Amino acid sequence: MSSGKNAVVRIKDIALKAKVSTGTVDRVIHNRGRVAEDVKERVLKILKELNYEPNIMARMLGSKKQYVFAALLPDHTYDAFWMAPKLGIEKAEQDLRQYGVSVEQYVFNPHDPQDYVKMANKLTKKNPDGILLSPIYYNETLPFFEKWNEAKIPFVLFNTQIAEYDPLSYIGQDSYQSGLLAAKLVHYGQPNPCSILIAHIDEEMSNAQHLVKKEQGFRNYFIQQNLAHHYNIISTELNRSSQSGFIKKLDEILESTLDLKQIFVTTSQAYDIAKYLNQRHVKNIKLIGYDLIAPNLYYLENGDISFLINQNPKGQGYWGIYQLAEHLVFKKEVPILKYLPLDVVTNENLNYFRDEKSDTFVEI
Amino acid sequence: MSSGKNAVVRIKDIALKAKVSTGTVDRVIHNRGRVAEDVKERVLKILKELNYEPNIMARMLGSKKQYVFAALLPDHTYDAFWMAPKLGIEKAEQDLRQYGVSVEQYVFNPHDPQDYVKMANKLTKKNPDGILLSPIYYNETLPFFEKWNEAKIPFVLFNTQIAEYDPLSYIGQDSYQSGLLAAKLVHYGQPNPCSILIAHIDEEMSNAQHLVKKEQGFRNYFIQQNLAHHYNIISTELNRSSQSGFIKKLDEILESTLDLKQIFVTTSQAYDIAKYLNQRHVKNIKLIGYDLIAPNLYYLENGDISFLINQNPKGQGYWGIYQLAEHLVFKKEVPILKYLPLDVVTNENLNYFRDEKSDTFVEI
DNA sequence: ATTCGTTGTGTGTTCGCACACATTTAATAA
DNA sequence: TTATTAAATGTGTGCGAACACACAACGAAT
Repeated sequence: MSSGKNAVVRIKDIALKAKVSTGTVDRVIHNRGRVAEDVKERVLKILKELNYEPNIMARMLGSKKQYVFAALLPDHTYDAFWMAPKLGIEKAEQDLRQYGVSVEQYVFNPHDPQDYVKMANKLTKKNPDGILLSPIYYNETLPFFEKWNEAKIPFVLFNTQIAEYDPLSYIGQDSYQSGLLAAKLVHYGQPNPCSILIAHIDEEMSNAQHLVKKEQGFRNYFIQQNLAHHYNIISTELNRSSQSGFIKKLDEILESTLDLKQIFVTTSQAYDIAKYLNQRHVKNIKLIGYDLIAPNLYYLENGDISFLINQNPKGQGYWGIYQLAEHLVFKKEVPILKYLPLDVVTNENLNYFRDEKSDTFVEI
Repeated sequence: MSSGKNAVVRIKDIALKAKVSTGTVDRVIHNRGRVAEDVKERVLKILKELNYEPNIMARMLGSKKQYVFAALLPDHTYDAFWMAPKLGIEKAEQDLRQYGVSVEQYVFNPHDPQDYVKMANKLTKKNPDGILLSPIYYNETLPFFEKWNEAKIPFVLFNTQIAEYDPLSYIGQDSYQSGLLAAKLVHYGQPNPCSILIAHIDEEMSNAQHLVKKEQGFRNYFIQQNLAHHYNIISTELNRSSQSGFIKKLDEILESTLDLKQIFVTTSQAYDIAKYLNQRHVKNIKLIGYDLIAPNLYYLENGDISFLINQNPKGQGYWGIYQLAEHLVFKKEVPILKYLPLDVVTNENLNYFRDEKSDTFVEI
């Protein structure tokens, strides 16, 4: 089935069959006009009939068009999480170099909306062929979406989703589903009634829709399973800007919740909870968190963190750029929504999700 | 950093600098001989100096070389597991069609070594450019390895590893590690002492090294964690050829092992255990198995199977073919060993591992 | 009737490489 | 020395698509 008639169809073949020249076929394909209506339709029909697909090699070779993409993402020196998307972007750039793609990175201080806007403006001035960004500031982002739409510059979102405007595509995880998954893991490890803490660290819930969804998913799992009455689920927002405040709040929770058995950290700072539990010599509370950053891995290997849910941040960067190329360079259709798999990572399968190892591999 | 001097070097440039014609440079590059020694060295030096990299597009375009790969794999009508590799192979073929790659599939009855040999012979006669196979019969395979080595046909193994001869690469999972992972999941869900059953179904252990390794990994987890004395781990080989025998054996085990809490099925037949437990109205035994085949998914969604470890069979097929292409078509170096990630799949993240969804996605 | 512009169509060149073929140079035999 | 051959090197064409350009046909404006 996949083989069969494998005769590759060329423009020439189309031209022959339609009794026109290759130039005319070319004009039809690229919609350049200057073709009589009846001829155009005839060619179009044959194009479909013969299932013509342009030869990428020839296309790339002929036109020395260069594509400049721009990537707008937080500076990884503020939050190690952002190192991975950066690496993914660079790997994609590497893979696509042959096709004339280059990527300019615009990094901003993730704690400073001003800086975000500044870099977005700088990027916009450069008028790139495509844009990849993690729109962590909702309000600040919308005007840019309008600009880019006007300028017909396709943009891809990753990690943070903004549904209002229509990006070329969104790459990231389904936060709600990820909350469900975390709940399943918690429940599996804790079949008997107990208290569970959901901890949001260093983020304002009002401005972080994905954390809200994670919590919803988490809570709904227990509701769906008719287990809500067995578990006492409490949630809290912690802030590490004051170390003492952070510890004090945790102390209070632990004192007032004697049957606390699990903590679900919705951000990538599970390691700080692990550190705290270690200091307090608490041994019977299990931890689930996000992201394979170094300090988390330390506690995962220790056994202090049971599971980390991997958001595949490198893949987000990689596929973001790749989607742009698929669209602009290869002229393929790209899916509007691309949810990356929710990887459950433990000490035992960690190796396959680390950078070094998983460098070339693909889930198809 | 990635840009800088981006002037792409062409054969022409090399020729100019070396004061020879492009033909001579071409001969040097392809080692076609007929070049004076001193000239050859001069060209070679400049090639390195200017860091020449051939333009893939132009290369592919120029030479209409066709690559025929052969894939030797079990017939999926005998075991649904093999459907996925087949799909992966076909997807890879699709993706590589532009580069002149086609794949011929040779499927054999997995219960019949004779048939295996027959198809391997047939394949060998065709003298393909590259071979992908799952060498499920050790002894029968070795002579072919020798033949292919002599004929200098690169071959890639998947799913089953044979280390003795050197394949171009192996694609699959680390069975030992996968046993460790299963044990971790079991232990997480069963922190208190109990009995655990390891069930090997429809395979002869003597001929299935990977099952042995899975069991080793599983047992070693508990030893490493100093928990061996807490758990009573028993293992059994079950055969479904006799339905009554299958059930009888399970009945016996359940009767004699009252504190049995977990069953780890090392093959893809967890669903048959699930069915059995359902029939017997056993509710307090948890199940972990392998592979996202339809009947397993049914019980996973039911909740009767807690986790499935995904071996990414589609990816195995896809990457197997892709590795061959990387080597032969793109002339890149390929890693000898490629362990695919051990995916922990539950009802909550299942969607991302199903065919439909994960069709285009990659872990890089 | 000539000039012009518009529309429709065909031709020719380019991209970088592979490979067939042509040509030059050097070495050897007659 | 000249003819013969092998070795060394140069030239030319094709791959498929993109795009610039050439050209023909026809009506409208001069």
